[in-house]
Amino acid sequence: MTASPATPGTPAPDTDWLRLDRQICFSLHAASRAFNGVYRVILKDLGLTYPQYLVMLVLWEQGDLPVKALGEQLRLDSGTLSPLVKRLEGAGLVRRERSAEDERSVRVHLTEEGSAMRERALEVPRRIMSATGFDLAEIGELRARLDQLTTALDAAARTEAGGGR
Amino acid sequence: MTASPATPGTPAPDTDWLRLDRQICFSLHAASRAFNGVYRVILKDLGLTYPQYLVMLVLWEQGDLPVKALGEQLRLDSGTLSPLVKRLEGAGLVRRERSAEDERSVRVHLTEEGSAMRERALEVPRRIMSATGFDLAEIGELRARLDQLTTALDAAARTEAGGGR
DNA sequence: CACAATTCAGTTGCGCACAACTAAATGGCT
DNA sequence: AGCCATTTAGTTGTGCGCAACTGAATTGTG
Repeated sequence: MTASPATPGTPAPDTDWLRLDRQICFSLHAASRAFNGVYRVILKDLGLTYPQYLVMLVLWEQGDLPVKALGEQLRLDSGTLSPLVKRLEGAGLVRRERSAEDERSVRVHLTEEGSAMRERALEVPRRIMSATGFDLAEIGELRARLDQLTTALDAAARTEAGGGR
Repeated sequence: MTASPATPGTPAPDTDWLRLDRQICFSLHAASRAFNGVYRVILKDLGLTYPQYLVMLVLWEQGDLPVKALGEQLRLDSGTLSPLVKRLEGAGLVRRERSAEDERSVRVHLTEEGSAMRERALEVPRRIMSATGFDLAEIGELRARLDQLTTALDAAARTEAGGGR
């Protein structure tokens, strides 16, 4: 074996660090994909993917928005959003309209069909919730942790990238 | 506005459920991508992507493995692993060899270069750890939560999919 | 006013994830 | 032995995520 725990006397901390890293990053990776999988199954009835559902949630909640605002809320750039919104438009759920005041901006509007889908989506959260096996408090706690993590990681990515080397 | 908290008297539970769903699924989604982003920055020196790093971690830890075993540990199927391992082979980090006993199986071996990279990877976990701002206990706690979630979600996805079959 | 910098959406290219499929090898069964 | 179901990798097609880029509109500055 290439990576057995080194010599018996020493605890081989290096190997342990790598093992720990494998565990934590794999856990988050796996959880994210598991979540995605459950949404995939539940959203199949609606014909939506998970990221498409996220966009629809924002639109249902806040009404028409420019692509820019969607991107800020979901932390997605135009490279991801542009084709995604186009697919939603192809499905007849949204309309895109160049803003009159600012010709650079494109507002995404819900169509009749898109608004109507909200009714059918109302059962999704409950099904997800029950799939997690967590109660409201546990979910809230986990969410707070994850947001805390995201904030720290975003900041770290910037300093690492900039010159924190 | 389309989705303000409804009338003061009634708490509009439907809207709240959708908002809650947006919050939790977005949090996990964002955390996963933030993690990915930090790894991307840190792994750039090694020329690895995050999933490629996961494969290398498993190989460093356990030595040569068939693609099947890699897939089980990382919960990835051949559709993802085959091209990924091919890219690792293209980078000179691994070799693929058909097993003699079972011609269906392909074992993934570390090359000299692939084994040597482990030394350079040793600093990665510490940099990640400091990027999270969490201590060991917090990370362990979060990991346990995420694993619990993954287990529940995987089970739910199966029952939801088959309708209980 | 003219011109440079910025903003916004979109496109291209690459890699990952997953479903659905193919092809070859293996093992079980009669 | 012959046949069939299963196992194992690999391929194809679709969608997401992100970096890098383009192009057009707007804003800032001299």
